[in-house]
Amino acid sequence: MRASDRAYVTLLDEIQSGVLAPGAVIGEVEQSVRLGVSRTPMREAIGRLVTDGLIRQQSARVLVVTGFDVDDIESLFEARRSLEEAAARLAAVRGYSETFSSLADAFDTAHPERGVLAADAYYTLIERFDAAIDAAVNNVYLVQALRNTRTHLARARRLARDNQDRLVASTAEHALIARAIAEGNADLAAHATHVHLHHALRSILASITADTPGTATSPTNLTPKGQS
Amino acid sequence: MRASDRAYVTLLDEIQSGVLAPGAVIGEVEQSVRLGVSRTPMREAIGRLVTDGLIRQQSARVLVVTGFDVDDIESLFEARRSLEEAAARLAAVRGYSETFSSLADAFDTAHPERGVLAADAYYTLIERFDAAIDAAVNNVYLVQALRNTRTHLARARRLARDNQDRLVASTAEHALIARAIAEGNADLAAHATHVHLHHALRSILASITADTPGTATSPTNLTPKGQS
DNA sequence: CAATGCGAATATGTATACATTTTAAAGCAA
DNA sequence: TTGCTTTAAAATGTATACATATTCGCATTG
Repeated sequence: MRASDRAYVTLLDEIQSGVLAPGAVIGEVEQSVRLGVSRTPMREAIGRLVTDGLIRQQSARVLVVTGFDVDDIESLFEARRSLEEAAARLAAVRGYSETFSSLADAFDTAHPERGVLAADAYYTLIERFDAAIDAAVNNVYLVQALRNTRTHLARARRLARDNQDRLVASTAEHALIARAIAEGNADLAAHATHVHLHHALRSILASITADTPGTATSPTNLTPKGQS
Repeated sequence: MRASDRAYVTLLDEIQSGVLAPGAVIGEVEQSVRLGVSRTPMREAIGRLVTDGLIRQQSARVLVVTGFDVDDIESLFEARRSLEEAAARLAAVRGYSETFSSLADAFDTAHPERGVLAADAYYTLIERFDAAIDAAVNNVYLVQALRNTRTHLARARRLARDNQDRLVASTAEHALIARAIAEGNADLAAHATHVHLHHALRSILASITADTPGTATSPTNLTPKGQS
């Protein structure tokens, strides 16, 4: 693995997980020393993160981790709505019935209510689902945009703790979407996606607004509105 | 202007304009010597173009200009459909009536039928329109994706020569979209955008298929289907 | 004659030295 | 005391030397 890739993956994970909080200053030398690579691959890694929108230039000489507030989450879901509805529609008409039928079965028989371990299984399934969508959509431009949203979605997920009830409901929603795609029902696939995103957003926002006033729980790294 | 920016802009323009044809091998040293910059900024420029999807890694050590064929154009318009319809909808509900009302007037009074000079004016108007959409949508994720599609759209436009009739029709279509947004009519804005993209795609494909068999006209740099 | 392996050449990946620009601090003047 | 100018330090931008990996060609062997 190249040094620039290691640096990128490490920083990406640290930003997504909140180890590097919004507003944290990213200095080339500081980070390259810390991660044990030279400035050249570090610059490449930082450049990629800037393109991703996870780091932004605050002034001519200072890079900071991008803020991520409630408004950003709402923007993100606006974008997801557009992209994932289109993706679901396209997947439904591309004829990958077997793949999505099998995925629907997997979602049907998943039991995320059975504790923490099952939550990992849930996210593994989601990954499989996303990969299947990407393959079925077969459109580099759309898939590129979808992947970008997932990069930011990881930050939103971290702010909202996994909720057992929500995981169960989301599993059922995905089963419906997968089934609709398998059956070639583009309208249902798109509308079920819309409904799913509605619930997912509501759940995330509820989780955050329940936390933020308290401050007593674990640190959220949620950027105050309007400074992202 | 930084050397890496100069290199990026130059290569971007050369790829979009077809000077660097699909399949052309991009060597770091070769390009850095040609453009008079060192390898470091050249690597940065190439990295950005890879992210853009205009250059891709063909093997471990050779980068080539990405192909761009009829399938890619259709994929691109699928993505645009999704993104621009969503953008039009959002712009319509954000309340920038004055801006889009003024744009609608500008489209109404534009006269692209008055020769080549007016074609430049047409594209200037389109740029103003795109900028207004970006500002109104006010969603970094969506706008980022939109900008990406425009990067590739430039290649499609080049393959299809400007058609006087099409420019006139497109102007009218944009006037309708802008008016719909100004009036807050999200449905009409979205559907008019859909119709516009349908006509635009048809025009581009017609222009290409009319050219390709002939080969007698100017070189199109159109990648044969399936090798992009 | 073909295939495989070894070696040399070349291109990319990384580190670092050097250049340039920006920012901040200090000193001087109003 | 405040503001402006100058200067110095530190960070980014660029060039280049060095390390590593890949590819192509040639030779040897089956």
